[in-house]
Amino acid sequence: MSRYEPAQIEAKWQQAWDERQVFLARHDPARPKYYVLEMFPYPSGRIHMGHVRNYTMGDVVARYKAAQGFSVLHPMGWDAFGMPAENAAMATGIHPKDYTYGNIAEMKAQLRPLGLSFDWSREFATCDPEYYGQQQAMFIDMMAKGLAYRKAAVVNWDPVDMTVLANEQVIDGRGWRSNALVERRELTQWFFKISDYSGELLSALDGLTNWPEKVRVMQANWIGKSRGLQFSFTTHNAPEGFDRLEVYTTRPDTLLGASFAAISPDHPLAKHLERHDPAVAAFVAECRKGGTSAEALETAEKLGLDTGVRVLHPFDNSWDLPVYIANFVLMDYGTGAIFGCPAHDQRDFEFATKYGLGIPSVFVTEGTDEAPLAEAFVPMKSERVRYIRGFAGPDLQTGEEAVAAAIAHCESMGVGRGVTNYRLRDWGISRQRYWGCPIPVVHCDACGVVPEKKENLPIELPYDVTFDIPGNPLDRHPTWRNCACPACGAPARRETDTMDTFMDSSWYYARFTAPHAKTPTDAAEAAYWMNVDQYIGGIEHAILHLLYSRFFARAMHATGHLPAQAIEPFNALFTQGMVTHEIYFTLERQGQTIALEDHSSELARKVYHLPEDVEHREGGVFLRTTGQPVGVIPSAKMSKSKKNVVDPMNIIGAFGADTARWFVMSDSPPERDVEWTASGAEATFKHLSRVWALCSRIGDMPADHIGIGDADLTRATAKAVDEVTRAIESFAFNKAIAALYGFTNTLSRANASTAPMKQAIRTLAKLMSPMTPHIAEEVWAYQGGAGLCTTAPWPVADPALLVDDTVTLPIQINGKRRAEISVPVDMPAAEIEKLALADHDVVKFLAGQPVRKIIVVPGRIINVVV
RNA sequence: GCCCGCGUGGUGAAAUGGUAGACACAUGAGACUUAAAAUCUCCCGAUCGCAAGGUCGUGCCGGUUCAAGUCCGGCCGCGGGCACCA
Repeated sequence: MSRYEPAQIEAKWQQAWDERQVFLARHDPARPKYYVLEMFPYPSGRIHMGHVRNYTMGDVVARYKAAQGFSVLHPMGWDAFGMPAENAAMATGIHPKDYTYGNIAEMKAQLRPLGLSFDWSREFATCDPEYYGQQQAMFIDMMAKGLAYRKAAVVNWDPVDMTVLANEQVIDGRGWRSNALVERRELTQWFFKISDYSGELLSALDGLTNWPEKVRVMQANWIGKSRGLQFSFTTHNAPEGFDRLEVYTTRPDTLLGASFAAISPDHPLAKHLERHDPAVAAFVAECRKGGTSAEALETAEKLGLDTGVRVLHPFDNSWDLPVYIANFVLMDYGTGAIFGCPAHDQRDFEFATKYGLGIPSVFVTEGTDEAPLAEAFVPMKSERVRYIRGFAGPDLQTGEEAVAAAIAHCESMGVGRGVTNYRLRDWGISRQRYWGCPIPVVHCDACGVVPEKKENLPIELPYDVTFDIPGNPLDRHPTWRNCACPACGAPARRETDTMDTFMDSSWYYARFTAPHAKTPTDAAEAAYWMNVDQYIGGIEHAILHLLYSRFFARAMHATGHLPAQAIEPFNALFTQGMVTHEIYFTLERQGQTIALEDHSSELARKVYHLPEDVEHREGGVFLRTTGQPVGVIPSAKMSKSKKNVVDPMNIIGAFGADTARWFVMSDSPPERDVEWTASGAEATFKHLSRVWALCSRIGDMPADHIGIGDADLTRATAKAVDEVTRAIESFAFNKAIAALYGFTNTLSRANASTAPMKQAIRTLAKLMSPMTPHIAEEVWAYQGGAGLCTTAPWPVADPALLVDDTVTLPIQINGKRRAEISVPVDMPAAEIEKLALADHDVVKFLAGQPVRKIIVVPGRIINVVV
């Protein structure tokens, strides 16, 4: 062993692992299984530091669990459908398929040198017909169960690209790519009935105790359960067939503050009026302009139109309210109609103010006649109390109590019933896109919408398509649409919409258990491998991907593709932080460089610089070329435009994979962001070099070494095993690494004999191996370890060695540390007490004061109270 | 607006209610060297002191406790999620 040369040893050991197929997942009923999965990547073509961190975390867990004796499944694949491939086709003319598979090959070539313990034999891409064909089969099964259905819905329509956009793809009311003003358009689309599972998806969150609380809260908010009253108004002056108006409210306790009723522009009554009244038609059209995105809604002014219809207050037939069409009422929540209570609702207040409607209050602050806006649940006095006596008296403390009482009261009066509503809407999956999984249905003039026969699957995407004009290439393909009706055999047309790519990632974890099965899953394999024991990925998937997957696992169970055990597919979830980097910039104004202090001057513009173009020296950061000072933005997300991206391939080239892996796991807790620094990377490399040097110098200790001897070395080793094991178990990789630093320092100072030293270094190698598997193998082999370090069992610490013979106890006087004593670990408390009070420093501090109390916590601390 | 989470040295961070700052980065000092690099050693919260040592210190104010970074209440600041959801 000479110098630490990662390039050589890393390639060597990767080859050794491959040849022995040590990462092949084996279905072995005799052993417990462990399924660790990192969220699979979109094949952009380049890996980034986020991938390195994500996959290293999974790799640490996988290697650790394998060493613990588990049969480990650690697969990798590609989330390969999606818009970037089509955008690339439009921009460069490369076919999405060639683009995607080319990127996969490139990314795989970049992942390989990291030495990750993936079972590549299970690899697949979601754009493989073998994969999406099974997805089509499940779609057909879901149709049969009523879990997939068609309905008309209002969507964001990009008139330039001629496709539906997701809300996230609408920015300031414009398409994110085309920049065209997005329209609200009603289209018939495919939906999954995720709303059937709202209650269960919510309540089952309680069982996900190994998920981050944050994610569970976000999902709970997204599902959005509310309890309220649904009742119908009797209408007056309404068109035929509309003699009742059904509304939903979560605040039935404020019914007496009613001032108006309002319906959505998409409400059946609005649609009816639209056909007969040009003013209504114009107003409704106005409302439909502008997208359904959050931004569009936020800036939208409250608009309303009086329909002339009136409704009677349910508590008082002599009291009637106007009915408005209002742009802020959503058709797909509740009943699409509300009662307006301006005194107790901000929106209703704005609306009532704008249209000059009354603002009657239910609650009046004691001692005044004023009713503060939205100040509910205060003791009330009002002549209208007669209506609500019995359900909102002063004894009600909380809003929930008042609502529950109000519902009960209304029900007893025969006014409506208590209803639980969810915010979660059905999942619209139709996309007018080429690069996605074709929806396997056929439109027949005679039979209507008919599912494709399963023996005809996969319905493959045609290769001969063009991207020179906007819209869906499948729509204008000359022949692909043409087919025979699966029901009657007559000429028919294929559906040209493809599925939302979130569907591809909603079941891939299940497919990994039997990636080449002729059905979506294999019952025996799924029974053995499911669930995923540890899932690792970014917080950005906290809602959509994870919620869709939870729904889809249930749908797969309902259609016989997953066992009941797997309806919550991820036993434990870990959301890792980002890898960040400083941003370096100078300032320019009108092309001229200006001083950093002038940042407030008008038209000052930041010019960003690459990390390699700046140098850190005393006094700050400076540009290498001109020496001028550079501004620094600390710890920012890596982004090409800010020029603060670090390419993992450059790091691996300069320092090796082990350095990259060790660095991204060290310092910061895994759930937090970690800042990449050049000095940190170098320091990591130096540390690994020290381990290397330590290893090669055994038996060659300097004579004057004053470090620990054999017995202490054994204890130190046991403690390192204990610390590292517990840290990895609790996902505290930064602490595992801190313990390994400490152990390495101890070893480098040890003055032990050769055999125990070699044993200790082999243990060090094994403890390091989940993080830095290559150098671990090399050290292991050099120190005479049997077989591969990777397949060696995880060491177990002898509990007896974890306890020292003597222990140093701090002595506090009135809570302040004043002295310490060293005592045998098993000394009785009474004796410790005696020793402590006799201690020279204690005597000095007490200065004769009487001791009122003394607390001895064995092995911990002594506190003397005077 | 509603719902979460977080505030500890120059920096990243440790700390079952029990010695705050482990481990590391940066800075500084020193050794080796003709020199530099590499390597090694030491210091490294603030403050008073020659020193021994003292005092203060985990965003702020209060509380519980023999003992609080940790638990409770109230503020302040930062970050994240959701949002015409009736």
